[in-house]
Amino acid sequence: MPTIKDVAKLAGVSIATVSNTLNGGRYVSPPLRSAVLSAVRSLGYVPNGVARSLRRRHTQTLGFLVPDITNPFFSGLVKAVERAARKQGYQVLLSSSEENPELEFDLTLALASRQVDGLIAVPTGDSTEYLEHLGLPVVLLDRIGRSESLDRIGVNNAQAAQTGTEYLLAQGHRRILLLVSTLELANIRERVEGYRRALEAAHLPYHPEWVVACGREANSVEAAITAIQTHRPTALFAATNRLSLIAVRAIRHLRLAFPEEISLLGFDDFEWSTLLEPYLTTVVQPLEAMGSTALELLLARIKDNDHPPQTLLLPCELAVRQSVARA
Amino acid sequence: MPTIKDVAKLAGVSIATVSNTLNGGRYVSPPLRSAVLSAVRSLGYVPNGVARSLRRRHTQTLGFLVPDITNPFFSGLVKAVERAARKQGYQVLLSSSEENPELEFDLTLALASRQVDGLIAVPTGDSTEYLEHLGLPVVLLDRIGRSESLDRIGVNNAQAAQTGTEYLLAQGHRRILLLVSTLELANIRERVEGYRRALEAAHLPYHPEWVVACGREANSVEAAITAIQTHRPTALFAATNRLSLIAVRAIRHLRLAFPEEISLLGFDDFEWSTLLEPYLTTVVQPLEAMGSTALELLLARIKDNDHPPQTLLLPCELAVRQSVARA
DNA sequence: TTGAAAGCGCTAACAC
DNA sequence: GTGTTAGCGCTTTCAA
Repeated sequence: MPTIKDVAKLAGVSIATVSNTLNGGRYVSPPLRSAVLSAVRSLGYVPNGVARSLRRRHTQTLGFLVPDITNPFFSGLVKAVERAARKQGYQVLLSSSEENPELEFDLTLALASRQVDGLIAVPTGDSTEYLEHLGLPVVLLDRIGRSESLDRIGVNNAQAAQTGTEYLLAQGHRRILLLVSTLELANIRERVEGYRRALEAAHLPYHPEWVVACGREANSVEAAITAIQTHRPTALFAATNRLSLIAVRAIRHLRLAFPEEISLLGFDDFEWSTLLEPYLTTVVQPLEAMGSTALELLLARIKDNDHPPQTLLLPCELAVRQSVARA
Repeated sequence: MPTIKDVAKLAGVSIATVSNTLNGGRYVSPPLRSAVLSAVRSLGYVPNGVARSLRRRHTQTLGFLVPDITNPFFSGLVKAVERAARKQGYQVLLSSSEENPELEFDLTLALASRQVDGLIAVPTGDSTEYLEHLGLPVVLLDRIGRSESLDRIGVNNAQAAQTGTEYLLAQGHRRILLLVSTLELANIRERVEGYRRALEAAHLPYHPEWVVACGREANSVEAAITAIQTHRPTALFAATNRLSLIAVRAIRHLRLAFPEEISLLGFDDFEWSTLLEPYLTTVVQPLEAMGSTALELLLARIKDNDHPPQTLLLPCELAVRQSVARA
C-alpha cells in the first residue's frame, strides 16, 4: 500500500501539500493540486485511517452494541443509527453480543480500544455500571436500565403496554394473557406494569399468573401452551416480537380459531410479520426516531461532556390490523 | 484516557516493560510484572488499539460488506462470519450498502482506509472489478459474479433451483411460475437456468413469460398478481426470501386456497417464515458453512497471497414442509 | 532482565 | 504558498 510519502515523491511536493490538498486544510495552488491528485490516482492511494486517527486523536467512529443482529427490531435500529451517523460523517462499528454479558463486556473493551469516539449500547441486561466508568461518551438505547449518570433514550414501555391492553379491553376482552420473555429486563417489567395499570383503571383484577414468562429462547412454546390451556384467555398480548412467533405457534398447536377464538396483539413491528394472516395488530416502536435521537444525544455528549445526562422516552403507536377480534 | 506512559510512570518501569507484560513479548520478572498489572488496574488502562495497529501494521480486523443488514439471509451470514472470526481472534467491521453501488464503493474505501486485514464482500451487483484492484485480500460471498481473480464462495444456484423445480414437478405441477427479483444478478440468472434445466429434463416447454421479474423492492406485488392472473399457475417458486413475502401477498390478494389451489416453494430459510401457515417448503442455503468457509479462504489468502484463487460452490438442501400440495 | 529510542503514517504547528 | 518537523501511543530492535 502506498503512503503519503510515495504520493509526495511522485508529485514532487512535500507531504504537507499532499495532506492539505486531500483534506482541504490550507490553500494549495492549482498546479501542485493537480499533480497531487494525479499521483494519488495513479498509485491508488488511500489515506491510512489508522495513522490519521492516531494523530487527530479521534476516529469519527461510533460503536453500536446490540444484543442480537438477527432480530429485526435490532437490525432496524442498526439501519436507523447507521443512516443518521453517515449523515453526520461518522461510521459505526457494530458489535453483536448475542445476549451474552461476558461477550458484551469483551466487545465493549474492544470498541474502547479501537478508540471509538462514543458508544451507543443496547445492553444484554440492566447491569450497566461498567459502561459508566468506561471514560467514553455512552448513550443507552432501548434497554435503558436505571442508570442516572448516562444519557438514555428509550420508549415509554408502561404507557405503550397500557394503551395496548386498553385496546384489548375496549374490544371486550377480559381474560388477557401477557406473554413475556423474562422479568429480568426492566423494559419487560414496565410493560407488565402498563398491563396492570390498564386492568386497574378498568376495575379489573390483576392475576400475576396471567403474566407468563416464556424465556428468552425463540422456541420455548410450551409455557405459552400450558398457560392458554390453564387460563382460557380470549386474547394474548405478546410483549416482544419473538413472543408473537411463540404465540402463533401455540395458537396453531391448540388449533384455536384465530382471531375468532383467540386474539393476538404484538409488540414491535417487523416487515416479515406480514406473512401472518390475519395481519398482526401491534404496538409499534419508533425505530427511526430512536436511532436518530440516540445519535443526537451521543454527538452532543461528544462535543461537550459538561451537561447533565438526559433521559428521553419516546411514545409508541398502536397499529390496528386484523389479529384482534371483538370478544 | 491513560496511556502506556502513565502506566509505566505509576509502576516505576519503562514503557517497554509495560508492553511486554501486557503482550507477553518477553520475560518480565514477577515484581515488575505485578507492579505493572496493578498500575493498569488502578488507572483503568486500555491499550490504544489505533496506535498498536499503526505500529504492528495490521489490525486483526476483517471487513464484511453486505447489501442489507435487515434481510435475515444476510444477518444470518453476519452471525456466521462473526462467530468464525471471533474464534480466530479477528473482529469484523460490518458495512451495509443498502443495495446502493455508490455507497458500497464508499464503504469499501472506508474499510480499506481503516486498514482491515481482509474483506468479505457480498456486492450489490456483479461488477466487482474495483474489488480486484483494492490491494487487499478479498473474498466474494454469495454474489460471486464472474471474477476469476478473487476467491469466491457461493452456492450452487442452478443445481438448487433445479432440485426445487424437480420437486414441484414430482408433485404433479406443470404450470410453475418462477418469481425473481431482477435478472441483473448472476445468482438469479443461475436459478432461472436451473428451473429451465429441470423443465427440459422433463421434456416440458420453457416459457420465458413464466419467469416474472418483481423488482428488488419488497412491496412490488403487482407484477406477481398480474402474472398469476394471466398464466394461472398451480405453483409458485420464489427465488428469494423477499419474494416469498410477495408471493404470499399475491396469493392472499387473489383469495386463492393455499396450498390447495396454489403451491409455494421458497428460497432461503428464515426463522420468521414460521409465521406463515402452511409452513413454507423451501430451498435452504447453508449459512453457517458459507460464513465459515469464506472466513477460511480469507485467512488463507491473508497468510499467503501466492496461491491461485479458488471458487467453492456449496450445495443447498430442500426442506419439505407444507406449502407445496400435489397438483 | 530491563531501558532507550526508532519509527509506523499522518496532521498541524512552525518556519520561510 | 509551501516545506520541515514534532509527535500521536504503541511495539520492537538495539544496548546495556
